Amino acid sequence: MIANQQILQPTLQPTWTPERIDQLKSYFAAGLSCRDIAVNIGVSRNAVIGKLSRLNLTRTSPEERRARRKRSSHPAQKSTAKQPFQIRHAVYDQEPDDAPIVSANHCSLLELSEQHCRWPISTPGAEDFCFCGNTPLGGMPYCSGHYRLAYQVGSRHRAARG
DNA sequence: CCCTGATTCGC
DNA sequence: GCGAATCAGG
Repeated sequence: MIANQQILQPTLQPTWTPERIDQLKSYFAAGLSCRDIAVNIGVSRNAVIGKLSRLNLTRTSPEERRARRKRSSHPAQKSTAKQPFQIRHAVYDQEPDDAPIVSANHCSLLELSEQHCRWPISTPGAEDFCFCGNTPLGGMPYCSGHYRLAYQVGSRHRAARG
């Protein structure tokens, strides 16, 4: 009689709690990428995208995507020949990644402007979460530190928040 | 080459 | 409903 289906944690919330959805919308409104939102909230990228799709918060219309898409019926799913997908090569020279980005001037979403870095600061409360607020680069919504994080140029690491 | 977005399917 | 897997494009 092993019928344990979801008897994992006693206090396991259904993932997308109102708090999380609030963050999701906030980050999405801030113009962050799905990967950024996912890493900030603490979920997978697909989870964010899936939730956005369910909430119909996708930037592109489903019809447009579908028009571009030509998925007929069965696109050779995970049945027989399964592709090795993208294998990430191991990094032998792991950088210390010492890039302490100091955000001394935090600002809220409403306070965001051209003079404030739009990097979200994830907080455990999520109610008073704010943004970096540093001086961004010329024409860039982020400061020099978060510029690298916002764009994947130079560094492949995207885990440092703050 | 890698990454991002969106859809589809299984649980 | 949620998330992994998958596909397609940049």
